[in-house]
Amino acid sequence: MTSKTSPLSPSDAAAGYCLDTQVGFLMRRANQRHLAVFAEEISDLTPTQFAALAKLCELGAVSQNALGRATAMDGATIKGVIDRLRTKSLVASSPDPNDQRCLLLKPTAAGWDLFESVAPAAHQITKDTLAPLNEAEQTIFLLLLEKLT
Amino acid sequence: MTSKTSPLSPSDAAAGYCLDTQVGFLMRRANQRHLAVFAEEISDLTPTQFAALAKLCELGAVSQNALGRATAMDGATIKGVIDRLRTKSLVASSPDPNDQRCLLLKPTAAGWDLFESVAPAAHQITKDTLAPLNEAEQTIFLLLLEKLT
DNA sequence: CAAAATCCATTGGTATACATACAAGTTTGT
DNA sequence: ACAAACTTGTATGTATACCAATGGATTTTG
Repeated sequence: MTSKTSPLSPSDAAAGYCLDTQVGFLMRRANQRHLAVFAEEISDLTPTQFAALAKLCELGAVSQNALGRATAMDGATIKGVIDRLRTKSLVASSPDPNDQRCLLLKPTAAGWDLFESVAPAAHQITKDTLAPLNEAEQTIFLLLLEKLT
Repeated sequence: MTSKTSPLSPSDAAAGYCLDTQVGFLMRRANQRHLAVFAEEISDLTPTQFAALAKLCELGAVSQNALGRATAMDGATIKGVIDRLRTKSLVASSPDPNDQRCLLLKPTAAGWDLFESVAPAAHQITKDTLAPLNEAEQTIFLLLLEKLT
């Protein structure tokens, strides 16, 4: 057997490694399933685009980078997302008179309408994603997820 | 207040929508943190590349698509991953004599060596990712994650 | 007040990730 | 045996996602 002094030799660690039970792998698969659920319920927007639009509707008017921070996307990522939302005329941008560095973003009327019309589906997505768990498990899962953030 | 007969009108659903407590958003953030932990402990490989290499070391010799299924990646994705692992000389491919469509993949000696040398770090990554939870919570979290798959 | 440190948006590069389409090879149903 | 259905690897296109670098604007500091 293995020596008791060292934690685990490389080859022992390799022998004991099982991808299918690792957090990272399980989280990736759980997320894959969630994305599939999302796509089935909301086809107009990707999950990321919906997150950006929802947060923008919640905040009203913010700069691009600020919206990125609020939605956990870096500057490069949020730019692409906003570009696509602008192409769809769901978001409008204007220079911030108080700070010439900033692009002030606001949802358009169409953006608001779309958000309101798909919000029920968004609730359903959360419900469907968590459907394999009973109610107590759902609560615990969300609690633990938040702790991991 | 709201009518009791309909579940939730669009605008009510929109008003009650909070991105920060949605499963999808929380999973994305938890995953972001995991990826950061991973990158800090293993810089030679991306999480996806490591998953493919680890699974290939476990299975010995499989076709590209079969490895994709075993690691939950579609054909297009696993191709790119294997291409990059081949560029690094960690994986070798040869035609399958039994099925001319298949590329038979095998880890190279360098691939085995790298896998064994980073396997301890992989265990550490799982540990660090779950560090915000106590032991009981970690067990529950992994259990619930598996149920969601 | 001027220099340093920050912040902002943008760009370029790399790496997933999935959908779709395709050609070549294999298996099935009849 | 042979056409239909399926599988495999590949290619293309779109959408995240992050890092690093850049240039312009603002704030902090010395």
